[in-house]
Amino acid sequence: MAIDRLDGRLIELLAEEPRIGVLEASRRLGVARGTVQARLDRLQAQGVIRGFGPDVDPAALGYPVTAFATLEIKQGQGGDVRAHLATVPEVLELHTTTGRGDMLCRLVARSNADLQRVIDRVVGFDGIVRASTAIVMENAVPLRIIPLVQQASAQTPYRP
Amino acid sequence: MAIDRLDGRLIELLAEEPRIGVLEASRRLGVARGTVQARLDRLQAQGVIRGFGPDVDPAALGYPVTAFATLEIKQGQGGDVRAHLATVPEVLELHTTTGRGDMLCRLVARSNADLQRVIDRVVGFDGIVRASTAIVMENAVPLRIIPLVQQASAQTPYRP
DNA sequence: CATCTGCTGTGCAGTCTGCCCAGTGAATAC
DNA sequence: GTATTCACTGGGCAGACTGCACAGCAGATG
Repeated sequence: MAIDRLDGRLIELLAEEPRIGVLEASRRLGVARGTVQARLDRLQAQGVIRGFGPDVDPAALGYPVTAFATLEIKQGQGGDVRAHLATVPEVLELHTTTGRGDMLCRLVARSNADLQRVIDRVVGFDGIVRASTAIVMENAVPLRIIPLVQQASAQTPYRP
Repeated sequence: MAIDRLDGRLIELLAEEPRIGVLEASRRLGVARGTVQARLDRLQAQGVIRGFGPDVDPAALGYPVTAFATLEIKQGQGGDVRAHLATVPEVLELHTTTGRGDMLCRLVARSNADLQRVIDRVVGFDGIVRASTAIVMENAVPLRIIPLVQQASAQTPYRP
């Protein structure tokens, strides 16, 4: 669980230029190739790096509208609602949050009009009492992780 | 902007097994390597695939607590607030949403106690009038994109 | 009918990966 | 104090992959 400076720099490097391989990374970091390989294996084994899946932009797929919906759930219906929402492709993410039976989900749609259809489909389920939706106008800070990685790794220096 | 079945299957394949290369992908998809290479180039050029950055798990970094905060912003202070929040590593994401001066941000913290520190730092800024926070208890549906890719690509069959 | 675009199948040189090994230095254990 | 363990270094090797190029072919377009 301890992430040192070398791990941090490696993750930053991979985030900036995912195409570089282990060899090039070892050159940039100034360490042996085996070291980078071992670090990478460890980071993946520990679950720090989940994978290197393609980062797909919903807007480029034709879904430029993003919204967040807060759902109020009937007591004991959480599991059913969750299963229901999992079947809706436009639901990109779903969290259960503090508060009685509340959920928060991220939606995308083809247009504002299409968002109505998505919301109807989302809330058209018995366990959902009420929903309030906030449409995203601007993604001021896109999903990021590097600053956190830097903060987490800054504490542990690299001692070769 | 048109994503056909082959593009969709390629993205699915890369999402499942990011380590496979162009050659292996072409074998699995039953098309020529050059085709996969061309599709991949096009998807990236179009912005459908933003990149292949490492998918880092904040929990594994020592930040297991996630929360969403809704911020009410003073008129005309949006830019300043945005700049302020961008300096906080624990702010993973920030959106401006419909409603007068509202923003929604995703936070992580080392613990519930630490979340208080993060929130204090987030709201300790002049432009923010009020904040309400919802702590995530369970990530019922982790951020996903494949179902949307399937839906978007299902409409356009692959015609070789 | 001519053109254009996208896919196929092939080839080649350069590079990288995955794996192995011996040696070294530092921290830890006995 | 000495032995052990661990991580890193630097090197080597066979196999595989990438990036690039080319000609042929089929369907769509004007």
